[in-house]
Amino acid sequence: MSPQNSQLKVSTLTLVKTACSNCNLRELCLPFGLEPNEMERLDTLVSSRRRLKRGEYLYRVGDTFDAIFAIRSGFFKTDVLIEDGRDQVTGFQMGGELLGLDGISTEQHTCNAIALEDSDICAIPFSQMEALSREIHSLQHHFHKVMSREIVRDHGVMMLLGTMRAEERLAAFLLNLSQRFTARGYSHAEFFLRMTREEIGSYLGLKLETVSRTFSRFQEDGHIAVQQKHIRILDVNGLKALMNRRN
Amino acid sequence: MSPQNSQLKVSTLTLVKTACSNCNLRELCLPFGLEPNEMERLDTLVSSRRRLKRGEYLYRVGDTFDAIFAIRSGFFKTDVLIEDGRDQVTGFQMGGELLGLDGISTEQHTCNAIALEDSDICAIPFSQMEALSREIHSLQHHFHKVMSREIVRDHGVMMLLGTMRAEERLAAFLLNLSQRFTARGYSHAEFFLRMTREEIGSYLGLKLETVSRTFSRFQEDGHIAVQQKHIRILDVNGLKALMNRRN
DNA sequence: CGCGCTGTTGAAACTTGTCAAAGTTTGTGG
DNA sequence: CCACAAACTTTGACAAGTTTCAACAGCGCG
Repeated sequence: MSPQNSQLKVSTLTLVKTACSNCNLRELCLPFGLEPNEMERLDTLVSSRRRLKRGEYLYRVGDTFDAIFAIRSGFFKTDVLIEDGRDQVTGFQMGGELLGLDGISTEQHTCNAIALEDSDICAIPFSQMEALSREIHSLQHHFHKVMSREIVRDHGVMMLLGTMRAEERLAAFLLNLSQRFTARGYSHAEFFLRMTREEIGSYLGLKLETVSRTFSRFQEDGHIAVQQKHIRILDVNGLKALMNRRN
Repeated sequence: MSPQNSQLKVSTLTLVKTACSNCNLRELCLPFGLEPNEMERLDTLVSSRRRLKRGEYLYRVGDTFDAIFAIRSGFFKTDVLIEDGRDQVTGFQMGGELLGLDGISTEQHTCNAIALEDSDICAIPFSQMEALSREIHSLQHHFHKVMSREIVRDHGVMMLLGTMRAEERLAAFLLNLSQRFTARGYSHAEFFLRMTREEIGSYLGLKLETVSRTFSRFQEDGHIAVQQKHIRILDVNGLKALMNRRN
């Protein structure tokens, strides 16, 4: 049923013929200007699709790495743990983004990836991807860019965690989400959070109470309207201003 | 004198015949088990060497990216800035480590890399590296591992910034340095810091005064002996214990 | 329909930051 | 090679921001 890869056991694995060439997220996850025959080869590479329910793990710390995953639809978080029980959410990922790059280094995953809503992913066997990227230069280069972008993103999070106060962190977080929803054709001003206050807090290096209080303050100040997980951004510029407020 | 690469102008560029095959750091920066002829091709790839004085920039935010850099000797920091003047040190790099991976994404560097002591680096033209890695599988895979390792390292920093208190951060920092010095054949218990308290603080998300105070506390508690930049670790286990102290 | 998970809010405690002053080291120019 | 200035470090007292603890409200799932 499920071969070498342990996490596949826990979930329904559906082998469906998927085609990158048809995927409406291809601008987000593929290089531009592929030749038709290159696209065809890529389609055969991305051969397996999988559906996860909310709360399911895509992979866990320690799982053998053999594929990277492209999110077709849905929403994920990744987190790392230390022995004493503390954990840190390292990112939230949505459609068109890749998961699993952390595993290349040691051939074991170093973080957990958990679906925050029912999600569809494409598994891309890594050694095949390396092989194909030796032949399709634009694929190779694109992949390098994707990894590099992840490094740059991480630097942004370090900046956030290292230098910003609670208000700034949360404002940055909302603006980032808004911008990513926009890029996917959703409203930039209105969306549902897929994660809890605790998960937001973990990502931002804050306690859940601080997140909650800061949301309330933003609401009082007319920057946003919050109703549980439903967020409406009323004053983008106000949020942006909060971020650059020196000190 | 200095071709396309703008930053080369500011520094003495010495084109020396360098050979990865002779480099005593090759276990740190190259894949294992290269064939002699592969090693030879790699040697021609890494054709330019450069020497930087303390305080010099290897590259700056906005510089065009066209090469990654391997540190032959010396010590660097990388940092990112935001408009209002705040900055965040994103890492300290030493011999055998790579710099510049952040630039692949947009073909512009997104952080500054600054020598903290006189240093020697090898420049590796990136497009040539991509070309060669299409032919030498182990080089390709090694490069992917290096990028992935950087992502994993960044997650560690996020954990540090997001969940640890001052003592834990500094303990983690010292232990990390110690371990990296050890890997390079230096003493694990005694070393000189190449960076100021302010730079340590920026990396750890603390103010310089907090760093200084925490060093003093570690000294009072007999964990280390500090004299300005000279550090002696007296009680490794004590430091390790500090890190896992719940709460 | 109720129990549990999630979110909100308050008050007090704690950690870290800020401001200030003085000591120490390093580097430069005479 | 010395002297002086600049940069870096240490330490104290106080302020600010965030966490902790606690109580309660609301929503959603079984």
